[in-house]
Amino acid sequence: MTSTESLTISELSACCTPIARAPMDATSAERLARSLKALADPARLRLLSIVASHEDAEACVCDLTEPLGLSQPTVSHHLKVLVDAGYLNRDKRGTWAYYSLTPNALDSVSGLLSNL
Amino acid sequence: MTSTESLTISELSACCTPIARAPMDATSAERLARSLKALADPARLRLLSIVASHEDAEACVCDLTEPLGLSQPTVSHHLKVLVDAGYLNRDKRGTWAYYSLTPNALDSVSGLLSNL
DNA sequence: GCAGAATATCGATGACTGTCAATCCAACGG
DNA sequence: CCGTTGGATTGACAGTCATCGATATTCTGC
Repeated sequence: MTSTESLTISELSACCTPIARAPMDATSAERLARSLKALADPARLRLLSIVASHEDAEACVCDLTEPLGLSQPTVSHHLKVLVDAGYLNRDKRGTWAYYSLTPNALDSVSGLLSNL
Repeated sequence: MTSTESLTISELSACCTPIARAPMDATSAERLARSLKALADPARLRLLSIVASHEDAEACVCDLTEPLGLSQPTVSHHLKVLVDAGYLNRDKRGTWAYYSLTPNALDSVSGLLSNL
């Protein structure tokens, strides 16, 4: 029956406690890790915070470059990462690009963390 | 009074919306980013999940190496990162090392995310 | 159309990170 | 004591990332 390794498991519980519920599978872990990696940078956290602290949760790049003390290409790069990860929306109106928070994006990832 | 740049701010609101509340400062962003970086890895997320899914939220290394498909030194490295970040506690009893979840550690970081 | 301004993209570079093989350090059993 | 076993540490290597200067793109006002 090609069962070459069926019975060796019963003796492995020497040092370990039993499992209560199923742990996270590999692909879910990969997805969540990608979402978290997009957040795990001080510049990007401050970008999100600055956008969130605007009255209508919207801000343009010119408003974001100076308070971070980073160059404009770097800020643009971080904004792209946040948009690709689904945390920000980009809306180009005329010459300026306005970034706004995606509703519930942060809440959903923090919810995933709470019940790991 | 060395105020060489005091009044040029009033004309900057050409493209930008006003600020409602103060954004996150640089040091808080740095701290939160470090906490998130410790989580932003699929192997580490699965480690936390496996520990959490044990009945008493405790597991030893021998129980963690195999389901991840990673070498023992790599698992040990990830566990150290999680301990240093405050998510896990290490308790060496005899030959084995038992890892347990730090209470409220995940909840506190997810709370910080929710009200950015 | 053209000059200028606001952003995005590209290329390069230095720093950091995940992984493993090899080794080391305890603790236990005989 | 000594071999064995669980686990941590070290060193090396490949891949990723944050950052910037330079350049490209796109829109506006004239």
